[in-house]
Amino acid sequence: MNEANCTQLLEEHGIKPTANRIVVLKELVKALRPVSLSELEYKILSIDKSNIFRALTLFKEHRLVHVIEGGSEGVRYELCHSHNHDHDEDLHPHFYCEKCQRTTCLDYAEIPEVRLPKGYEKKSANLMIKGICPDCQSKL
Amino acid sequence: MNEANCTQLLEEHGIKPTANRIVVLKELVKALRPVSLSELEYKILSIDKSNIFRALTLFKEHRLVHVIEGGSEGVRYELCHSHNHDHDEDLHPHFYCEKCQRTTCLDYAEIPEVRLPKGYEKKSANLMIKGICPDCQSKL
DNA sequence: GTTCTTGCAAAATATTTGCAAGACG
DNA sequence: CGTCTTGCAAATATTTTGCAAGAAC
Repeated sequence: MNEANCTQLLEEHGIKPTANRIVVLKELVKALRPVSLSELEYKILSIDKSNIFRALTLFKEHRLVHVIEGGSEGVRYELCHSHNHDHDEDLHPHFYCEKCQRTTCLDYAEIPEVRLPKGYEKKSANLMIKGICPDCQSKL
Repeated sequence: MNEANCTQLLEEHGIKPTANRIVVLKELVKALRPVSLSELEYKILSIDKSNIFRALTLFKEHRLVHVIEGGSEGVRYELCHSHNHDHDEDLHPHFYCEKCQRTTCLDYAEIPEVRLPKGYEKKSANLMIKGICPDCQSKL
């Protein structure tokens, strides 16, 4: 995704496209899997972590990214693919490899519905499957 | 669960039942939902947090507790109900209320299977559903 | 005595905020 | 000018380790 696309994407989500935000967004696009704040810090040396954090917080508020939890290293951020601003429609399971610690999107699948007792209102869901990925499996 | 039961439970899992560990285990039993380290710190004033942490780490290694992620406040610990020491059989979804921040066990349900691509080996899974719980719903 | 356990302190890690300077309009 | 954004520093929060003293065996 080029700069113009990033700018457009930010604007579509009601975010003013500043230089920093475009850089952060580009990294999110480039990473094809959820990335943590510290990974972004490491990748983006030109921007202070507080501003990466602030960009991510803003993106989250504007539903441009969603937060993936579990695995390790705290929360990870991943681009939303749907444009529904009310709740994420593109929630998919993730796989966390306990050996190489990579988080992979299982985006061919959906998070199955769980019947909730009366009165519970679901807003989002996080499904993290843990185990060993094929790469690490073959190295055993 | 009384002290004798706790002692027995620890021994069944190959953990030497020290006074501190029994106290920590009792709190885990008493809490009917996953608790975080800081909640335990707050409840157990008599034991230093480093030792609560060490007890939990030990419990985890011996498959007496499992770790629930997502929601907030980092990881939470919950008693394993199964006695299978190889992997948790009793993984169930949890519900995190975004308003009151409580984590509830949806233990009537199972985490549905997701078909994994060839080569992936599942060890465990974490399903956290987020939204508003009935209590908070009624207060809106 | 040797090993395990504990409490305290502090290191390591992660997340979040305050604030003044600068950019933008 | 007034508002938004940024970088730096630092406050918070969280998790984890080092170590010496004491308990357990």
